[in-house]
Amino acid sequence: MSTNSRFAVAVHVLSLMAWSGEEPLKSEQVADSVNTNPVVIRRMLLELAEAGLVVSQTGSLGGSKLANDPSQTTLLDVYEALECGGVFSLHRQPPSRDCPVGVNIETVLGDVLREVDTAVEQVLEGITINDVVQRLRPCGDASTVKGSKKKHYDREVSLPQLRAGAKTRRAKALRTA
Amino acid sequence: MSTNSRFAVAVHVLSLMAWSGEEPLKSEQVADSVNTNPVVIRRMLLELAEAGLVVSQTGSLGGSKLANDPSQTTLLDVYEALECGGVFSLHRQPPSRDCPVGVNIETVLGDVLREVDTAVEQVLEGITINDVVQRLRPCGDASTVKGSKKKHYDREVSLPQLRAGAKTRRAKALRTA
DNA sequence: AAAACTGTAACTATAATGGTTACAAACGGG
DNA sequence: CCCGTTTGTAACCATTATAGTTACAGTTTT
Repeated sequence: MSTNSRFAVAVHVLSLMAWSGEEPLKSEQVADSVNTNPVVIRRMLLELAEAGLVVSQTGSLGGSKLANDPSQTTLLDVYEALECGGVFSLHRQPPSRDCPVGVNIETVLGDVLREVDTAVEQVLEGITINDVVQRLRPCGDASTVKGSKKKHYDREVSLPQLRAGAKTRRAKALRTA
Repeated sequence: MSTNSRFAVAVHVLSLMAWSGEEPLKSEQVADSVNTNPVVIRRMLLELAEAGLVVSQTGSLGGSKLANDPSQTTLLDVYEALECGGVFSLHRQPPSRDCPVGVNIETVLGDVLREVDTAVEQVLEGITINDVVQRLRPCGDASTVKGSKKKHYDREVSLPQLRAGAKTRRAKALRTA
């Protein structure tokens, strides 16, 4: 089906930011971790910012970080931010109106697709970014990371007025902004 | 995401055959109902035949019909026949091995994606082709169909040795073949 | 002013899907 | 046995989603 890795990348990006805490990450740092191009990351960050999940900052000390507490952001929020529009789609071209099946199949299928989407959303709603990060830890802690050369992810940086995304649909416990 | 209407079309096709009963349908008839090209239908029928859901017949009285009782074929069977390979995908390019998040995110995401897929499959497994056809009926019965001009869908046709698909993964109650 | 970022446009590349034409092979009926 | 019909299948082209790349204007810190 949808060879859709956008969801996976988005969760990766947000998990990375949760890991790094208040430290704003540059698109190039994120791109290095995801193994892609910084512009691809910036495009995705734009979507996540519109949904109110991250805040970004231009300028020489700029970067992006989570807008909310990672324990308050669910994978459903991420899914909705990407506007995937459901697991399956109906016919592109409407079926024949002259066929007893064709004339009603879209209605019936619509019900089925909604059932599927609801099931997916219920699973995603039960998992937070914090959950993902927790499941990450057992394999290597922030303080004992190979290759990270003592980058102080939790270093204090007072980055003035990070701008939150416009929409902020679900105003969930904004702790930072 | 995947603007994937293949699943919708496949369910449409199988519902049409369930509606028509033992009458084999030509790819052109099916294409008319779906509002697409006969070759597109034949390509999909090939996939459905490989999964053992339909049987086809070449030659002048040829066509395709259901291989099994429609009350025994679930939408999960259809989903698997199309080999969609899951709702979401992992990263195309593997993430950085030098990043504490990147090195483990695929494992964690794999678990999440499996949870999602399982939820989808449980919904699909609970719905049969017969259920879809039943939900279709309230809006017009086979005997009172406009434009069908008394086509006897349930007419007796002794079509010799329709060939079933090769794989037939789930050998569910073959009533016809 | 200079350097370092993001935001964003403009291309190109790749892959999945769908539409179309064409034709060989299979099959039933005269 | 030949003829017409239909599937099986290959070979194209079109469209769309995703992704990768380059380039540059705007913003912010030093």
